[in-house]
Parts: sequence; C-alpha cells; structure tokens
Amino acid sequence: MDVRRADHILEDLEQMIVTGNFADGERLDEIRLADHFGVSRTPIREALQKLAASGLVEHLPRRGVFVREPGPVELVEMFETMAELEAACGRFAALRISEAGLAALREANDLCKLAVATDDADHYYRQNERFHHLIYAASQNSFLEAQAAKLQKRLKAYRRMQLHLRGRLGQSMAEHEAIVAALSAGDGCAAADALRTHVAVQGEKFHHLLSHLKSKR
Amino acid sequence: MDVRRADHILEDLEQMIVTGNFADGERLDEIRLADHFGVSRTPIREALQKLAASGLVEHLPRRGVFVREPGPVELVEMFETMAELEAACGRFAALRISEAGLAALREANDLCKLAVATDDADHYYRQNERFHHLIYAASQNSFLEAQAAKLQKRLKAYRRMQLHLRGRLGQSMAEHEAIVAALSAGDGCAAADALRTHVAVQGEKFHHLLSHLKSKR
DNA sequence: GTCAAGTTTCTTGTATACAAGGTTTTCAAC
DNA sequence: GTTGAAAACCTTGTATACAAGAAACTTGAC
Repeated sequence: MDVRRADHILEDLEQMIVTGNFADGERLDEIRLADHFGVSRTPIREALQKLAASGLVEHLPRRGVFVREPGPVELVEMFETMAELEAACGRFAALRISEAGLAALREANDLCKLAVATDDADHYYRQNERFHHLIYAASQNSFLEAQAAKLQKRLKAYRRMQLHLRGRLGQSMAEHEAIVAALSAGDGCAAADALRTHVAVQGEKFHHLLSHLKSKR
Repeated sequence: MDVRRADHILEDLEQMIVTGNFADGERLDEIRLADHFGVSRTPIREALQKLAASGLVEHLPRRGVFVREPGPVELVEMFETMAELEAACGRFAALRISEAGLAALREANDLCKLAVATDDADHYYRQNERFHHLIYAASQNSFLEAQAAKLQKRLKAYRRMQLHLRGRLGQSMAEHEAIVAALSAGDGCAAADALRTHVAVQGEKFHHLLSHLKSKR
C-alpha cells in the first residue's frame, strides 16, 4: 500500500498524459498535483523525474516540467526505429524460437484473425499487442525485448489511432501470416523484412492520417 | 553553478560507478554520498533515481539502490542490440547521407587509420567513437541516433576492454572500409550488414575475453 | 551452542520549512 | 500609450524533521 502508492502516482500521471488530460506544452504544477494526489511535493517530484527520464515530459531547470507531445517528425522517427527494433527481434527469433513459442504465436495470430472476422477492433488491438510481444520474447534477448516493449508502449496511443483505418486490418493480417511463415521457416532475413514492413506501414499510415488531419484544419 | 552542481553529481556518480569505485552489488548510501558531495540527501536521491532510470543501478523499495554490473549474458545481449541499432543507422544512412556527411566520415576514418598506423590506441578509441556517431547522425533520425548513442555510452567501458586485443585494430579498420564503401554506394543492405558484423564481432571478442578471464580464475 | 522472538538501530520515504531563481505586475518616465 | 525598471509573488530546488519499514543485535529458551 505504501510502495504501491508511489507507483500508482507514476502510472496515473502517465495515463493522464497519454489520454490527453493535459494540453501540449502545459506545465505540470507540482503543488496542484500534490494536492490532487493528497501527498506532498516530494513523491510528485520523483514521479515527474521518472516521466522525464522516459521522455514523456520535458524538465527545464528552475522552470518546471512540461508535457511534450512528440511532433510529426519525431513520431515518424519513432515508428522507423520501432520497425527496426521489431525487425531485429524477428531476425533473432527466426533462429531461436522454440516449437512452443511458435505454437503460442500461431495461437495469438488465430485470435487476431478471429477478432478481424468479428470486426472487434478492441480485441484485435489486444491480441495484436500480444502477438508482437511474443516475437520480442522469442528473440531470446531480454535487453532487446525490453527496449522494444518500451518503445511499443510509448507508441501505443498513436498506433491505436490508425487501427481503425479502412482496410488496414485485412492487410495487417496478411502481413502477420508472412511473419509467422518466415519464423516457422527459420528465415531471419525474411522475418526481419516482414516485420520491418509491417511496422513501417503503420508509421506511414499514421503519417497520412496526420497530413489528412492537418489539411482539414 | 547551481544547476550545474546537480548535473555534476549525476555525472560524477556515473563516472564513479563505471570506473569501478563501487563493488558490484554495493549499496549506495544516501547519507554517505550526501556527505561526500556536501549536499543534503534530496539531490542525491534525485541523481540516484536518474541512474536507476538509465539502468546503471537498481532501486529496491525500502532497501536502497545497488550498483548493478551487467552479467555476461546481459552484456552479450546489449552488444547484440547495439549491433542491430547500428545496422539500422547504417541502413538509413546509406539512403540519406549527404556528400558532406560522407566527407566527414572519410575524414574520421582516415584519422582512425592514422591512429592505427601510429599504434595510438587512445586516439583510435576517440576517432572510432566519432566515426560511429557520424553514422548515427547520418541516419537522419534523431530518435534512433539518440538511442544508439545512449547504448554506445553504456557499453563504452566494455568496448574499451577488448580494443587492446592483438590484431583487432587491423581487422576493425578493414570493416570500416567496407562500411564506408557501402554508404558511398548507397547500398542500405550492405551497410547494415557491415555495421552489424563490425559491432557483433566486438561483442564476440568481448565474450571470449570474459571466458578467458573466468577460466584464469 | 543454536535458534527465535523482541527490541534497538539504521535507512529509506514523506512532509515541511526555507532559499533562490523566474515571472508577473505595478508604477513611473517618456 | 508604450516602455522599462523595480518590487511583489510564485515556483522550483534544497535542507531538515519526522514516520515507517528493514536489518542487526540482544536476550532468553531449548
């Protein structure tokens, strides 16, 4: 209850930022937050520092911490990097994945297909996440896995935006099939390429979405 | 002088940990450190949290923070990840590098060669670092660049260990040539492969070094 | 002598008080 | 009315006091 409170503050703040409770560039007032959570400034400051370390907010000395929504350029960069990280996971996974791992992957993919068939975007979203996390883990490289999971979490909000684009789900499933096939065949290069494309396409779709929104304004 | 002190504490602690001022698993006593730096526990705690965020130390609630030297397995994982990050940088750089960037890269490489010729390991070390950072930057992806630079810094101490191995410098230079050639030709795949190998070899050499040290004991 | 429970001591986590720098407002001069 | 400086206010950064949990030590029983 004690440790969990500090953790709870961090998680809660993360959630508040990601879900857009704060305007972009808004200062996170320590006193107001301390008030809100019913604690003193000290644990708030600790949470804010962790957020700054994870890149969700920016800390300017003697000025405060500000929410820092990444701009379009940075988002594209992050998606590009995510694509490369996933490609790396796929390359290792193709060489190292176990039969049990493959079975789990196929199962997750089947659940994805089911979600697409029933047009359950929310369910697809969760199973797709599981599918990708299984690949990270199958790389048998905990460090790489952690890096990939971290960036994936960071991009979660933006990934979700473009999931609802027409036709994307079907295309995504076809890509999943190619990924599973490459991993089954133990073809590192094919797995890396399939995953890179799969993720990069998401980045591009997102980019289009951004341009579209901007042109509407 | 004010802001710089807090930063100075962090840098200093980093240095102390990396250079082995603390034993592996040792607890970093807040009071002792506060004493040592002539400040209160508060800024020390902030620095320790940042260190924990960067993975250099581990924070156990209500127990303290402990220096966490990565074990052999984790180090190999980190080198593997580094190789993939550099490969990704190379892939993008091959498509995006400018003439000026290529010129800078060739210059850095020439300085590396010079250092090898004069057997100046220290100079080679610095120029080699510059060479790699130029490639990160040439990826034209600031986010990826930052990721690569961060991990490179983390591995600096271990990379340095294996630089003095016999014959490594010559081999390393040959690999540099291949990298520059691939980037000049705009061949993303070749650049990625060359960089991946170049870094992965370092990881393997390091692994051998570790086994060697262990068997000596 | 060993083990266990209770107590003491020590360390971390949190709250609060104070210091120092930044921002805004006010007021005067042009 | 606008500009500039000074002062008041506000926020962050640091120090210190206190609370709470963990480790170590003592003491007693077997």
